Amino acid sequence: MTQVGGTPVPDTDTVLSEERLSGRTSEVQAARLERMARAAIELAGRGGYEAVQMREVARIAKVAMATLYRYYPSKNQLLLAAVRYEIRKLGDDVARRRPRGATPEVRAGEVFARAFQAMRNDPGYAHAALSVRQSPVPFGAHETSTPRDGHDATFVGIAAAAAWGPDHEITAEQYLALQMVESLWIGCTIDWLNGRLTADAADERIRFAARKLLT
Amino acid sequence: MTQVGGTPVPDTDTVLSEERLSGRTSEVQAARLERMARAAIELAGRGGYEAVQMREVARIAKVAMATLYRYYPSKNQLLLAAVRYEIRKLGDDVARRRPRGATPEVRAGEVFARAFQAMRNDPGYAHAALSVRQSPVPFGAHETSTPRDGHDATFVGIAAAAAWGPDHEITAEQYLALQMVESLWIGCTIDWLNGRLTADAADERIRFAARKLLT
DNA sequence: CTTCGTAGCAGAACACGTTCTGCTACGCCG
DNA sequence: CGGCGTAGCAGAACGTGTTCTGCTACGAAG
Repeated sequence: MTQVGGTPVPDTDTVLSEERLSGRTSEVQAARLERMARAAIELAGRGGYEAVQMREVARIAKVAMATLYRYYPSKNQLLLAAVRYEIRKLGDDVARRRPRGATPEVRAGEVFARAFQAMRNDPGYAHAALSVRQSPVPFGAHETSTPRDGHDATFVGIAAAAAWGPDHEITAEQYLALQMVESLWIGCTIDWLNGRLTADAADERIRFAARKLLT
Repeated sequence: MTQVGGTPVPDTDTVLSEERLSGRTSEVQAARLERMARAAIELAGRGGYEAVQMREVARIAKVAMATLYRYYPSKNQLLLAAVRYEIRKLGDDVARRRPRGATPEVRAGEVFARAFQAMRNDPGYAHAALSVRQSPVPFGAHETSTPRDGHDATFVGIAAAAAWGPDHEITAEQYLALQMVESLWIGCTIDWLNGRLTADAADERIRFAARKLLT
């Protein structure tokens, strides 16, 4: 057990870790966490939300059901970890290749368009991510459970940084507008998944929404 | 008094019927259909989506599981019938008491605000309706199953009629904008259900979205 | 060393959506 | 009348998310 030396700082590469336990996770634990979330992502890519079966995740991750549930207390929480991970990847991508649009609105729209492109590249993952992200928490649960369940995974921060720069403090109104664009992004993506919009139409609609709302 | 969902008016005819069979439904069948959908609505009001349990619906409606599934081939289809019913009630309500805003945008916003008010009056129903309305159809199913599954239940037509009059043909752009407002309506309502927005904040946000998008 | 608390494991058990089995009743056509 | 197709019924069975039971291993405390 490589004890984490005096520093309680969580190491940065085990991005899938959940930090829900005593604050210190051994390397073996971190690896287990990552195996579980990766298994979920792989299964999602193969067949969407319903293909992510907990028994199968446990089998692929070489972990017992009880262990899986110790770290991720539900299928949705497991998938949320995966979603957070992917959103972080989007953030990294945006930081590396900043959108080059002329105005903040165009740049923000570019972020959402890229996110949609990522969904196009993995529709199974998209299906799982949106399934878990978009339904209301169990009725009444928001009173008792962890707040913001499922909505700490958001594009708003990334889009804000891309549009106005990483250090710019955005106004409440701008924040609201970004949330609205994100809502529409979700709606368009679901419509695309359900065959009601072509991918190109969805893409265009997303950019349109960003233009219209962020001015 | 923007009450829409809880009108005590005894519903005259079998609005809940689905007409999915031979087109010919007997009196008894229609009554059965209605009992099933009403049971679903009642259970939803009591505890949201997860409280609508098919065994319980069957028990309350005094119907066998097989019969329930003959008419509503899944829990979601059953709840969609209820949603269509409630949306029709909203349409009637709007036709009876036309929004009196000065501009089409304000009138359309009023429709969505009333719909939200109906959700406030029955959060359990709201939870069930949004759960069923907002998640992607099972992965790949749009290729094989009935198209538009879940999206024939929409506010767009009602809002259009209220904003521009029942006979006005709206432009594609206006239609798109209304769809966007509906998307945002859903997002706000979910945020409210999940405790991330107060009802008043959600209401205001919905009106704001209508103003901003429909101009 | 012993004791203990905790992470982990295998697998059974349970809940609820859904499907299947086997039966009855009834209307309709010969 | 006799057969047949369909709606309905009761209840078992099945799949998957979730929980429970009982066990092992191992490091820390005493």
